[in-house]
Amino acid sequence: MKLSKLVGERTKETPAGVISKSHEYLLRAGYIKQVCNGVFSLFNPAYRVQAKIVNIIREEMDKIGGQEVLLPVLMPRELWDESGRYSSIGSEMFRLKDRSSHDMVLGMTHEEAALHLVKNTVKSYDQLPFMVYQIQTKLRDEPRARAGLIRVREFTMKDAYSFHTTKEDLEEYYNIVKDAYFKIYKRMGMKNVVSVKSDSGMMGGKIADEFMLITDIGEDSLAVCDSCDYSANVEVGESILDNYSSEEKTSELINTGDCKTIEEICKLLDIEPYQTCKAVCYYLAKSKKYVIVYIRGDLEVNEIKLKNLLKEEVVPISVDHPKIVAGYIGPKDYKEDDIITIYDISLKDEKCLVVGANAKPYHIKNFSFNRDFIPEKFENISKVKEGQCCAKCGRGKLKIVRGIEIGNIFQLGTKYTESMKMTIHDENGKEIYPIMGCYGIGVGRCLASIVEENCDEKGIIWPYNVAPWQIYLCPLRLDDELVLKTSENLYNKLQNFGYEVIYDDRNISAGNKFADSELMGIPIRIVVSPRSLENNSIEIVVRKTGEKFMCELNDEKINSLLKEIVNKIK
RNA sequence: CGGGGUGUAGCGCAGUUGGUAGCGCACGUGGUUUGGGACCAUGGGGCCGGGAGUUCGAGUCUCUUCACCCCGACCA
Repeated sequence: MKLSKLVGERTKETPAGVISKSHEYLLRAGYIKQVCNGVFSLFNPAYRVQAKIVNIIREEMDKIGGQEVLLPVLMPRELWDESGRYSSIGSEMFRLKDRSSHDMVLGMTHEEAALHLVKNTVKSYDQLPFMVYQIQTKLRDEPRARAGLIRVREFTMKDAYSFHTTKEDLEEYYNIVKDAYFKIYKRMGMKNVVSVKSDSGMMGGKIADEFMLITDIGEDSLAVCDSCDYSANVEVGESILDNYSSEEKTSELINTGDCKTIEEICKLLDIEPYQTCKAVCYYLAKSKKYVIVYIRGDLEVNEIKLKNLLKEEVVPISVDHPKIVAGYIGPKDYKEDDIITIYDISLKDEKCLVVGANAKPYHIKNFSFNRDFIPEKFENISKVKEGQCCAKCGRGKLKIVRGIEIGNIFQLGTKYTESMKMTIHDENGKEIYPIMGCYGIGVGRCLASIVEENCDEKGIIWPYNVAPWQIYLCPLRLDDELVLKTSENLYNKLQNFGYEVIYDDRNISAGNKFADSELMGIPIRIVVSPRSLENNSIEIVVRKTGEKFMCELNDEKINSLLKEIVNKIK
């Protein structure tokens, strides 16, 4: 490719409102252009990178027995009614009507379409297990697109669906996919990738892992153990809680005046938040009930855990209920049908807490959960905190880091096969529901993540495997007959050697060319100039390390030096 | 959906008490340059996001609307 013909402008200035390196460099180096909020076009270089990412994914999916298919973006409402998701998914699904006013949806995920493809086509256990996958556009009306390609409304995704006769078989395959994912990320050049336990969200199913690239601009918070391999999204993270007070003291009622919040109480009584029990209130819109969550004052309620426990969406509220004394809520049995109480495990065995007295303006001091009130049971609904003890190894401390979710895998079970009535015959001729797994990788997000992890102050540093071109052929002084001839010649030769070459055929100054090659992130730059040609040689520069090699202008020598360099940086 | 911010040339921005729009980069042309974003000359490019209003006159004031960005809520 000749750079003079390449569409896409490289700029020195950083566009306004850019918060991530990937967004900045992809814009500045002429890789992407925004069309509207959360929608981007890719220029040729970005599309080339994407094609390489896709290819890596394809190869690894094929290796584990995947068969590539293509499911539609446009689907009728009925398909989504079958699974129940037409109504259960909210406004993040694009919906439209066709010309005869028929409800249609645009695919945000493709379980329904995959089921449609497979259902009644596969009829026997003998055909299982199998996996279909596609690399396809997904459309999601995100509440807030952000950070360039990190969170968008239209993007390319690899999604795979596997079908099994037994749970054990699914679990085995799930781990095979997990391994394949790590290979994929490694081949793409991403190093800091971990898999974390996660919530399955709207996908359903119980076991789910997310693949996270650890980076400060990540949107998710992860709890990572500093001594074992435990890592989890904080949404589902577990930790061992310290127990602070084990000695019982006589409880007493105290007047706390207008002090309602934990902060105010702590200040008034000169105590720490962990010496209190707070009550956090939620409302269940569907079943019209109030939820009071009791939790130790230093901890936060994990609303995802709470949602999963109650199996319903929870909305945080400031209560307005005749039986609830807001600001002074304490542990008690509510007899009302519309009040649910939940006690967090952090309160178990705590013996000297300040709790609300359920009467204004009083709190109770030295409250003991073994003596003054014993809940029916304790639930685990607190959010993990930095510095807490790892629940897996029991020794390490948890660190909270940020991550970008670049893939996820779910053990779906029979949620979709049951709701969409896909059955097959088992070996006894009995009809069974296949057990499903599903597996996604966000392609565009990977592209951005790679940049996020592989860049410096000059621009992108593409890992060799995904670089749009491997070589940036950089002649200086194209008005020089010999430089021109040598460069043109080299351009053909290098391609014959099997390299993809971007040829900077613009007659501009050296600084511009160097800056562009670095901003674009091409792994290897070959400089042809009158100066080097005096010694009948060319210069080879490695983007990643800045190393320079002089090489005699000789096909074999160039080829072998390039091979050596490539082996080193690959 | 809540809070904050920004809309002026392709990009980054300036524009005073209201007087009919400018700078840098990029782009065209001619020339001089040429190993880290050159210089001189010259030229093209604007419904000042849209609509309504106030005014003799609006990029500037008022109202309204839209878009985009950031923080949150939400999210496979």
